Amino acid sequence: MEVEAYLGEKDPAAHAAAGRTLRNAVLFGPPGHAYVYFIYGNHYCLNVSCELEGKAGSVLFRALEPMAGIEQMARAREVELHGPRDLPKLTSGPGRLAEAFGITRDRDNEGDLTSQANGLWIGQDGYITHGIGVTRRIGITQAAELPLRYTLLGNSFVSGGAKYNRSNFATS
DNA sequence: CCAGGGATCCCCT
DNA sequence: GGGGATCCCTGGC
Repeated sequence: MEVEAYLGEKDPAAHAAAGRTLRNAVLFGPPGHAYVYFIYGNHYCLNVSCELEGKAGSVLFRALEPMAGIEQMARAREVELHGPRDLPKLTSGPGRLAEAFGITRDRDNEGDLTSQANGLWIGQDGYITHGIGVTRRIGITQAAELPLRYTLLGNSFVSGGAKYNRSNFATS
């Protein structure tokens, strides 16, 4: 499991950095809603808005561990599973996990992730963490050095490769 | 194992 | 008109 925080209008790496636009309007709305954007002509990425109405902080889902629906995810990703070693190909990376879940902007942007009535939602599964690692953010050029990328220690479902995960960790 | 480049398109300037 | 919160494949060591 891996997420990154984006801090809103004062964060030069955030989509909200230039203020409210048509694309990023969800970020400025109430918390708990899906902000889905399309990137590099190929991929969708999922955020959840985190601040009260008017503030644009959010969290980007960068990786997670598939616990159910693995066959459906493999089909959506067009990945052949030959063993547990292949599971990270399903959901390790923001574009990958969005594809595995069938997340698109048309379907999921603005959706209320706090409601099970929504097709996509976030819930508690009782997982007990063994600590949280913190590193710089990945894949951006502005303010990448900020310690805003969080991973579950001991969980191999992360993106970024060894160089982002072997050092620079703090625990909490 | 790592670095580099191409694909591909929406949104904002 | 250009850049981008990515992925995948190739080639070199």
